[in-house]
Amino acid sequence: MTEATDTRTPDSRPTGALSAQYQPGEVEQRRYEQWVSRGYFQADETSDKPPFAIVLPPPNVTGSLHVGHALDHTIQDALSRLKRMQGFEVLWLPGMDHAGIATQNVVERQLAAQKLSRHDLGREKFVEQVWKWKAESGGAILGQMKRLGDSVDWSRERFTMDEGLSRAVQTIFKRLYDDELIYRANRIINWCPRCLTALSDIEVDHSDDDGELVSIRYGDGDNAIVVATTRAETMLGDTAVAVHPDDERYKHLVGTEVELPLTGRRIPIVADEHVDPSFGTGAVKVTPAHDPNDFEIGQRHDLPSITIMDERAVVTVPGPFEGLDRYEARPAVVAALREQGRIVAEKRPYVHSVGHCSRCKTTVEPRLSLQWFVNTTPLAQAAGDAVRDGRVRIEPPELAKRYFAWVDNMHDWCISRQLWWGHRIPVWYGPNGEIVCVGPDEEPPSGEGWKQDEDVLDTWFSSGLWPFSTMGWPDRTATLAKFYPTSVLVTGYDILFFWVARMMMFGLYAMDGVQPFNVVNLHGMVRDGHGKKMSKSFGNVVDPLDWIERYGADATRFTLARGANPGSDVPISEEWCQGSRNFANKLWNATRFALMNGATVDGDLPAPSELSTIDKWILSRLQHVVGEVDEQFAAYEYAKVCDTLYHFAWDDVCDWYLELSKPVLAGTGAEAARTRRVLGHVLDQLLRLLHPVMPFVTEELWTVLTGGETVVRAAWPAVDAALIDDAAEEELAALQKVVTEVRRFRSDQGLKPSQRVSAALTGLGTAGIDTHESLIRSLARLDAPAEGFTATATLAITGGVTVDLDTRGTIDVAAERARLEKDRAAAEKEAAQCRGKLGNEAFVGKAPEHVVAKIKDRLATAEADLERIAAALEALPTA
RNA sequence: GGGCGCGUAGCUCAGUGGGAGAGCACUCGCCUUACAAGCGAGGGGUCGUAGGUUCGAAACCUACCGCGCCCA
Repeated sequence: MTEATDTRTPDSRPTGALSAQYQPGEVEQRRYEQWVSRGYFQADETSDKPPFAIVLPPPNVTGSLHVGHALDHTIQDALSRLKRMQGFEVLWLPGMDHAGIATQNVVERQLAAQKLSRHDLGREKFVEQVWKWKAESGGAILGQMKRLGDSVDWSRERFTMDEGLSRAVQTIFKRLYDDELIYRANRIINWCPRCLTALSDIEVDHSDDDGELVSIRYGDGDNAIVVATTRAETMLGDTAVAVHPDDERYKHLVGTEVELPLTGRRIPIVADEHVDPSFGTGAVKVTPAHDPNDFEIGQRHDLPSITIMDERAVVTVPGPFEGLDRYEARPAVVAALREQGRIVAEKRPYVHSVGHCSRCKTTVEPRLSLQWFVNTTPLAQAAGDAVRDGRVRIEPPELAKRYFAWVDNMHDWCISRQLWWGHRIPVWYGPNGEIVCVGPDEEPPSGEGWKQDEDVLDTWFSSGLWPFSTMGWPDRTATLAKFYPTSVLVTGYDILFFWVARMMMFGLYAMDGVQPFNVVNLHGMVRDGHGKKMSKSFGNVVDPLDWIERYGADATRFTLARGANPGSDVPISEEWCQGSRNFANKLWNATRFALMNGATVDGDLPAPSELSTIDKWILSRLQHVVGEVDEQFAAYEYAKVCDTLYHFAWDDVCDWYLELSKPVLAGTGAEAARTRRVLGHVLDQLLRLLHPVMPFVTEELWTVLTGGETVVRAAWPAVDAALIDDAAEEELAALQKVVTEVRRFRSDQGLKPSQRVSAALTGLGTAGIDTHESLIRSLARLDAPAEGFTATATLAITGGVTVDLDTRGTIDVAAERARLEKDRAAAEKEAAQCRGKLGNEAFVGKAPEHVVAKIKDRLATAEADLERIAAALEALPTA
């Protein structure tokens, strides 16, 4: 407060000092620095306020802010700011992920430019190099988050490799190990022959690729059996042929042996339930060391596993194929088989699903190797139960199905990676085969022959601890006590399995069964204006920083939030962002107008009894809007929040309230003073309501309007039921109807806005708007009838108002007739529809009372309209 | 192959049993002293197709067609 630069008193507020257009560039950086330096975003664990906590999904240290982050952060920031205003002690905790493979790849590429590999440096030097890279070029995204306006608590920034989090990693590893939930085993895993590391199932992306399907005959004569494969080269490692046990074609062969071509080995023919008899010939080759399904078959039938390739997918079997990589070996093997007449059929291209490394796109090679695994069975059970029993709510609920499908069928999780950048597995191997898992406060065994495991842990192992490791776990910190479990986790549905499920498993396990978050709010992927995926090759990628630069952070945020319907993808386009920018400018000018006209927030709001209908109406509308926005935020309906506020601000406030208030504001009396107060109040509240989504422009305007220090800490508007006024709303609706109808007539008649028209208004009393005649005249640009007034046209408006206009003989009869005919057609259709229903005994008998009454009402209105329109048509001069 | 979701205006999407909506785009008229990043008015949809349930279906059920996503 002391460093506030705004020393203006309410009385000396600049009234016309705002420029005619909002310039985000002049506001954003200044405001952000102010917010941070004043400590608005710092969470206090000793506070008495109820807690609200969000942990930021940690972006990769290698990353920069893309539009997906912008959406994710906009939502989190909106929730954080909302809750701050609602009186919660808010913690939004930022940080970064060390991103094992991704980061190691970056530094390895740099080394490669100097013709060096990580092995030239050695492990220690290489890791040092990565840290150096991190210090110099990592974390660009953190600065970019400030541009977006993220209200994170920077004093609590964490990194998955920092000391505290590494301690958390070691702690949980040890616990899981001691509970026998972590084990080491020789299993077939996904292997990237380029990254030279194991991958978990979800680090593999599948795509339909062109391949070839080759049918090979094993054995000869009666004993022959034909197998089909897309991976002919792996036949060198076959240890069986499998058929379905019920397959009549092969019954006689089960239990016999066949010679494996090119090798001379004899392999058995086994029967296995998992063979699909309808695929190919119904017989499949079994290569346990190079195919996960074959590995399973191998286990069931006790088959040997023969590894035929090394870690780079180069054939190691002695013989003619030795030294060929898998893509060279494939045609070579096929050629050799063809030479022997064993190729029965070939199909190419043959489209089939192929797994790729999610980091480098290299085709994954299933590989049998010794790795560390987490036994996920009990953890996944708990993770599923927490959602099933309602402790954790997934929003939108439809996506819970996907979650269950995953956690209820989870495979054990391969957590070891043959990388250097990451948390090293805290296991030491002794000279006599001892295996010791070392906890965080224990000394690793020393002495001759002891060696630590070379591998590091999967990146997701440490990010799975994020909700509590960042708060000081395993220590029982005040932060954890205050802010765990976190309130909401906001993230894209694409990492539901990668990350959310793992946090659930680890959180429940480490925190004595307490869930890591109460709500998982999943949003979609950002797409272009035609719903297409953004991709560099397609050239439709939006850079949020570019939009922030050109249209402002608020416009960028509003565009994203406005597209964020629960769980579905978010299309955005530059045109829409321009629209959002225009909206920010609209708010700017509305406030500018208000200030020029003496809007104030000083003193109490006048009692409703003292207010004009117009003022009562806008206050009533405001109450509805506050209620709706509350409900929509509570339901994570960000698109609806934006839509509600957009229409209230633009339609109700700007197009109607400000216009209707102009005549009043021109005056100086008590009525004008009251309207100035209401206007100030409405804008004050509106700016508060918009602040979560549009923090910068609202801060700038609100502080000028109210003289307050900041809207960041302003109280969230509450519904005041006493201000809801149905009568005022009905009255305004009737007024708007009359004004709109006259405008429509003028437009149809080609009357320019500058052209005054005299008119006589009758029936205003019937419609209950007789007090608004002068307002109607000013908005519809109608003069009072003067001497010699002659009506040349008559507008009969629903509700009983009649407007007789003197267009000085310039009436376009044809246009007017067309207009009336159109109205008549609409009214007739309406009347016919209503009569139809009311004439239907089944409808009258079975439909609820209020529905029938409503239809009767509609019919009465339509019939009255028809009568008036007929009269007006009658009165038209014949052409 | 298994599962999930979607088809509503030119585009992107709301609308889940009782008068077809929004934003943008489009047409016409306006520099009306907060805003041309604006104001006023307007055109435009047999709600994918075919059945069914119901007094009543864009909405509920079934089938089909088309599209997308996840998993294998």
